Amino acid sequence: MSKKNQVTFGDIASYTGFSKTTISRFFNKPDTVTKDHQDRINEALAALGYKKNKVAQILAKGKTEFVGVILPTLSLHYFSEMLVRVLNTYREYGYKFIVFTGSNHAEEEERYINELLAYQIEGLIVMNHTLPSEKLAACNIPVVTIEREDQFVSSVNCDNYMGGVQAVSLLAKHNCDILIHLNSPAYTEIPAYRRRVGFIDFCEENHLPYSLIIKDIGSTYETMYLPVKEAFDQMETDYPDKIKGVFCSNDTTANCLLNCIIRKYGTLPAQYRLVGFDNSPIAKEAIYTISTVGQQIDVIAREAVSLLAEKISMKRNGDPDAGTPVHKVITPVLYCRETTEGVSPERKSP
Amino acid sequence: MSKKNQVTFGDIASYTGFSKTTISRFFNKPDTVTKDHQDRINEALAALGYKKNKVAQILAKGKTEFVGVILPTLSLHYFSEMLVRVLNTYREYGYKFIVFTGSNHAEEEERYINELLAYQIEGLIVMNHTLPSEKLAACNIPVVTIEREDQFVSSVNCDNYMGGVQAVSLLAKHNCDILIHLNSPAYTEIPAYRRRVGFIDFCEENHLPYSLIIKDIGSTYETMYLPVKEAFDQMETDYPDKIKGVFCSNDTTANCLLNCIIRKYGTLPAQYRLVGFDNSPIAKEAIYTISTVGQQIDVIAREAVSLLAEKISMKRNGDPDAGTPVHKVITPVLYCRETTEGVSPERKSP
DNA sequence: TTGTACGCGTTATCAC
DNA sequence: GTGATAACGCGTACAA
Repeated sequence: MSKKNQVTFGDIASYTGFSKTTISRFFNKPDTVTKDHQDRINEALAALGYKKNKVAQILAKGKTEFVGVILPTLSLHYFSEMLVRVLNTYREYGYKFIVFTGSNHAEEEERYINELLAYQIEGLIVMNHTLPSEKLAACNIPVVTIEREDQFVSSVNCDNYMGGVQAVSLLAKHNCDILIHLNSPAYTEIPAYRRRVGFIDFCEENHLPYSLIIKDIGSTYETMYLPVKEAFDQMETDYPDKIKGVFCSNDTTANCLLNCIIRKYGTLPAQYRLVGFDNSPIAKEAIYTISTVGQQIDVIAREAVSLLAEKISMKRNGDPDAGTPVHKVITPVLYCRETTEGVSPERKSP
Repeated sequence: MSKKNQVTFGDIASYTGFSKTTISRFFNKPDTVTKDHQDRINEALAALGYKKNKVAQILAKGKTEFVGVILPTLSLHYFSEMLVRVLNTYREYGYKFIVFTGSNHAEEEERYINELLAYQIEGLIVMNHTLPSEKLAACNIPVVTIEREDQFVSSVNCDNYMGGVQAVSLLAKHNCDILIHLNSPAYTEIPAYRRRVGFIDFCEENHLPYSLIIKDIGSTYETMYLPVKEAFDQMETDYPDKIKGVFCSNDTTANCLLNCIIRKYGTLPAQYRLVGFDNSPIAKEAIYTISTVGQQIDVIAREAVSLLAEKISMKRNGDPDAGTPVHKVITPVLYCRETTEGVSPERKSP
């Protein structure tokens, strides 16, 4: 046994009388070792209590099966759900994921990435939008981004445009007098911006009256309550007696607006129909269940890892296309719930 | 440059004319290298584009700075929040975390652990209760569990008993006629069971009328809606015209009950006061903000990593107490919100 | 089928 | 200060 009280191939070799090579082959190409000898080695393993050392294996083979994951936060359900789905591809691909969260400065994110690269990660999944994709591409390993600017790297994104269309067409189907989109001002290059474009295009093409309420809402319920309340008051003033179909930028916002309505009316009046985005838990747990557009998080995660695995394999085989960005788009799914029923769904279960 | 197009100490050595040893010392004990030579090496680093290889360092030093984390799920806010907090200790302790989620069978969890051990992890944080702590202790590396059975390993837990007392005393302060605890049947050995004991003890000691509603509620909003609705109907029948103070086992349950109430009354009537547990986002996003007992997740996570770091250091120094379990308990914090105000907080902002 | 010899990139132990 | 040399534990020609 070596100094660090680790059992090594050497120990098994001297115990069994074989060479280290044979022990190595026993693990990697068992067929090339006699059944008899396999038994003897197996016995030695148990006797010595061998535990394999992947680190040494990595160094020798140059394959770590490490993949880095960088996320902005896990407090939003969307990201934590995405992370679980990514982690759970372990069974299929065997990648071990080293996760970093919460970098807000480009400088810090670069430190993370360098740290990850030092661990010889074979690929990187990025959900932050702190670093431009050009910098990411410069890492010289396969990178897949999810729902962010992706010009120079591969990516998987939700079809946000289609999501916007799905949301507003659900509202339109329920005979709204006015269609309203409530959102924060956003950079046009982030994928979520396309939701708004889908909303507008649909309204224009179908000659439906619509209105945009663009306010700085923030991303947490607390920060958004007042601005959403203001937006609500504005709707009440601007469109009294009209049936208002509101497409909110996400479910948290939709829930916030719903709460404003209930606090005023005690129920969901027929002049309001709401659609959110994300199919987050709050959409089901709200006082009235919220119709929403759900990104297929499981599909997105699987596609991201699958795409990454492909790129990793291409790179290992020296494929010249390994560096060529591939962009996948996943269509979202519409969930019709109580907030678009157009009747006060009193005393019903969700 | 080596085959795998990695720049190594050897490359820097031949570029600068020094030996590999000097390059190594340049990184680890810079003082022992002349300023002049440091500059020359720095220049070489830039010229060659050197990137450090932690895997080789691990093999040579025997220190990975890897820590394994095993969680049941990330879909519940409690776990995802705990994971972020753990991950974010990176800045302080430098541990890289390899995360596994979703093992339900002891067999699968053992496979995960063996995989982690093969990566030479220095410690393990476990939040699953799939494996008994006796098995975990047998891993022969420092283990810290959070909020689970912990007889044979170190742990950090919430003071659940105190949490139960805090919750019910808040209700008691608001002159309830009957105190009700709503919960699922639970194993007595899981830490959360103590919440119930705290509730009962407080009621008994203060001679307050109380009642337990123990139903199989499940852990998701969907599964719990019907049983909670039944519990609500039961309260309406059993205690009409009485002021009911309900301590729910968690915020999701409290929100579910709150929704049942609002759907019936359109507001929160004065005969109901609710307290949840966990201070999860839903407690702030519900139609009326829910009073709750918050586990100090940030503190728990920090203490867990700190405890683990201590045990790791003790083990490395051959301290005989390295294997002795240490149990830390973190007191929860009470959040008083609208559901215990006892008046219908109509049109107020949260 | 098995063994020898060397490489993976870094660190530790000595000498000088 | 610096440099040879031998670890660390495993993989892999190549030879036997």
